[in-house]
Amino acid sequence: MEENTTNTNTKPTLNFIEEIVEQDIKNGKNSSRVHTRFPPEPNGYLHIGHAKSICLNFGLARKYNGKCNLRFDDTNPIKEDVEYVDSIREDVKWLGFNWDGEYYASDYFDQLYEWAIQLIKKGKAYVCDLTQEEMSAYRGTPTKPGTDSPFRNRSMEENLDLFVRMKNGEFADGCRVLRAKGDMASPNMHMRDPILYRILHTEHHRTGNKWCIYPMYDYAHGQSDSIEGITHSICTLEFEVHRPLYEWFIKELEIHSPQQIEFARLNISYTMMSKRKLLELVNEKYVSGWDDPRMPTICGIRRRGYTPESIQNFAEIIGVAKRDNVIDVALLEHCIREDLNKKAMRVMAVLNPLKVIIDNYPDTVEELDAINNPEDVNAGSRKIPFSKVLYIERDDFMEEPSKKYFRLSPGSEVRLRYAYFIRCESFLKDENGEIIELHCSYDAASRGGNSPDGRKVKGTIHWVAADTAVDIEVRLFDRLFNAHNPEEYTEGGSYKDNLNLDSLKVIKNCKAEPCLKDVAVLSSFQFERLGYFCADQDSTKDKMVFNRTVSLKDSWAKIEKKEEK
RNA sequence: UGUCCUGUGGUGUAAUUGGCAACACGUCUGAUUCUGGAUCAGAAGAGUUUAGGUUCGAGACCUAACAGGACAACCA
Repeated sequence: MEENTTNTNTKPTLNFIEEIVEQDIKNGKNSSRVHTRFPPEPNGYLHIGHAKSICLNFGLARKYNGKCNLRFDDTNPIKEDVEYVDSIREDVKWLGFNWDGEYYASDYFDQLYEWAIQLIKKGKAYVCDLTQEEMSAYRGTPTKPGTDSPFRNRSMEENLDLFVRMKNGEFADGCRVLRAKGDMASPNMHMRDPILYRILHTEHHRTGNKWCIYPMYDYAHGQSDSIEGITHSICTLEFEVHRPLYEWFIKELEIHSPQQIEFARLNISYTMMSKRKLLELVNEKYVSGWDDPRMPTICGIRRRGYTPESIQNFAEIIGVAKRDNVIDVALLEHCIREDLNKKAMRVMAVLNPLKVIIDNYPDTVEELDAINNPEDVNAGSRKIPFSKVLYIERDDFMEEPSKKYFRLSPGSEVRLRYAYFIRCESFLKDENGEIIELHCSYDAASRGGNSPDGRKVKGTIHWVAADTAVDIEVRLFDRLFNAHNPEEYTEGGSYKDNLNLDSLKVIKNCKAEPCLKDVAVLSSFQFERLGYFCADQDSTKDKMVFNRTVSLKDSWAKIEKKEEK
């Protein structure tokens, strides 16, 4: 909703990338064509930061009647795997996007190799025998220029011969590389004779054993975009310094030139986006897997109960710019509440049951009408069973209530949602002083939830009839990290010091109304007054498991907090 | 002590290209309500990092300073 409705003209404002794209269309650049791409490396699972990029790239194509490719930048067989390819395809689709072409940088290995030969013949690339340590020393530092490699002036013939032999597998891993002849004194480190090819006798998940030399990302990425006719190569800020290199390749090779535009990556408070560190959390069992509902991965938040629409909307309202940003995680939560409020069926469940006996209610069961979703008239209504013995939430009874508490307490009256007014007459405690049972009376005239005498009650609470209740398991999640910025830790420490070790709470014996018996995995519900919950894949025939996606906004919690002060 | 990028309410993004700062989230009131939800109405909160300059006029342009970020993997 970045529609900026200022005064008279209600033109939606454009982000800086859209502005560039619209200018290019207007100027007839690339024949006014728009072609973007989402280029992940298949070495990990996608997270919400990638979702921003996906929505941006596919969104641009959609908005300007262009195309968007999905391309895997699979230039490093050591770290990559088809497992990741599959998950990425699934996640992009789930987010709601269909790519125009599915490509792989490895599709271009032959072309890339030919271009390398071309660069050698032009005297723009050479084979270098320096060891890694030597090369690092020769490279200098950002503030000190590097020095030329002693192999820099090999003849074109020797370079060609050596490079072909590299390709033919005559040399061991790491003993030689192909480098571009840039400028060892450049203030831009990436121009100091960057490596184009390295020797890697490793099987590739797509090209098998065809190659024992693999192009570096920097050598493959820009040209891949060029091959695909990409018009706008959108990427994150850290590649800004790589841009001169990409442009150098394009110019030397005399091929189509995509325009690279960089934007600031997404950061979210109390959340970590580093792929490497997320992998660590998985490997070291801090979470149950990539799809643990506490993870910021797409598959994690999907399992948590977030909808594609809510994420698309989130991506829209956070905007796109070049300055570093940290989005308040509350904004993400707002987006999912907004979406689920409209869509989720309301249902009653009690997480922490307290037994209630309605002493003046007969030993029968009756059915009462309940509205499925007050926000959606088409959602209809359902019947829920009511009987003498019920469960209510423990928090909904207070022996000694504060002034502002208007739920159940000794002698007070509340409404059971869609049912009756009840009054608490007495309660029972066990030997530990814990309340185990409430005895109440009900007003038969208030059936459905309203009393004909117009009597008002302040509180309405949810409940479940004991005999017909189904047992469910509920998993409550808290933020994975306690720190606003998990990457900020005291010296000698680690981001793991910021881990919230109490981020998962499993409640085994919750009671829910019968309609929750066999619902589909991933379907979302609002448990009235508690929050939005989503059926988890761990559910069995005997017991459904629900993840709490997000709680409802809780103004009572705020009042309570104030009273503490 | 190099190069590049970026500095607008608590957070994020705008300001239609120079005409005294808007929207969203959050916060706080109040109304309403069979969810302490939702909804509705309203409020507080920045004078745009700083200092110069150009201009009748600068958040936008120029210069400098300051602050933050990126760059030294045979990773992407």
